[in-house]
Amino acid sequence: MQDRAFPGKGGGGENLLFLTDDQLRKGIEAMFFAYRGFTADPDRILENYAYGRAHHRAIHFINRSPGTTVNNLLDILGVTKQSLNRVLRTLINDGLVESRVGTRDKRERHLYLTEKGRALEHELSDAQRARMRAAFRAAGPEAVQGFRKVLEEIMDPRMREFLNSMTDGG
Amino acid sequence: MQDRAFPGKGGGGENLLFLTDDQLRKGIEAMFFAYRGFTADPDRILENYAYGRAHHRAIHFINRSPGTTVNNLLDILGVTKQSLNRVLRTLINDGLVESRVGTRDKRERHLYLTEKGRALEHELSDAQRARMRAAFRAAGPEAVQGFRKVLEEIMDPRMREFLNSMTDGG
DNA sequence: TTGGAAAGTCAACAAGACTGACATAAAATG
DNA sequence: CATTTTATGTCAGTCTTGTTGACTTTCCAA
Repeated sequence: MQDRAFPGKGGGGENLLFLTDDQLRKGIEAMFFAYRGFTADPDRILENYAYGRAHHRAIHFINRSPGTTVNNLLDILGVTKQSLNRVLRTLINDGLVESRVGTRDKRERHLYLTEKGRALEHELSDAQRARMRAAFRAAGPEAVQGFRKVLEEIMDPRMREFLNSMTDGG
Repeated sequence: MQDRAFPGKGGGGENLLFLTDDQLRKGIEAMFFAYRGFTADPDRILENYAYGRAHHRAIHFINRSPGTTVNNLLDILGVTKQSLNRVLRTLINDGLVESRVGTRDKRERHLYLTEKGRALEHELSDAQRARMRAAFRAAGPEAVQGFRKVLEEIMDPRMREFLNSMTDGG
């Protein structure tokens, strides 16, 4: 596991400088630092409401797919149903989320944001989008394309599919 | 907060399609899903040792900067000293990290990985690098450049400085 | 109709973050 | 030399968010 740079020589003849262990390490650390920045603004807002990141995630994906079921949400969030349930319970009790029993299948609960829920969602996503927009603008469209491309390679293929499947509420 | 696309018209005359709310939302979700993929492999390994992500992070940055002090580490990790201390204590007790009293300033503790610590670091970073390498290779060098560029814009400027300052141990 | 699977809920526990208070030692400062 | 500041460590307690286990309700298929 030493240096993996073969600048302009050997086998394929390609310059693989971007695959050296040092480059990989920088990519890894960049992910760590960037994720912290990415969550910083919403985290700050959430403190005012005694909610956490878990609440933010639930709100985000309910807003994205109104009427989604608990099971759908579990799949996307990748947590246990008990964990999600605790979060949903508080959001429902606080009147940010509405849970409607399914008509076809009465075991299912369909989830919707209330007006109050939408308000918080907006506050959170505004802050997160502002940072993202600034970063995208500073980096430029080509960088953004590369950013997306690499992230899609890193994530689980199931999530990649999900990400690209929905244009709106599905 | 509606659509922000102005394809080929108006003011600057640039195509800002990559700054639409939909594009931003996809970027946000990509970050979320990718970060989960990013931590999945190390998390799996750590289960075998009864350690968590916090231990991984400490090990990573001690390995990166051998001899770093507790205060340095606190700065990079962005947690409280109580939180870090809990982690370091177990790593030192388990013989993965060595803590040496500073020679110049005896208040400082300089941290080093032991042989055992290096072994675990290697196992963890091998797994994480493998995924990163595959993603980088699949996406290509230009995408990687864009990926890095956007991440650096998202993170706190202090971290960006740190990321680019160290070539080795400083 | 009965038994199993699926969806959701409640309870209890653990990891890892936090705050606050306090202790020790060493360095820096007047 | 006395005082203050810095670096580190520790104890206690809380909070969020993850976990497992046990349970109810509902659906479906044999």
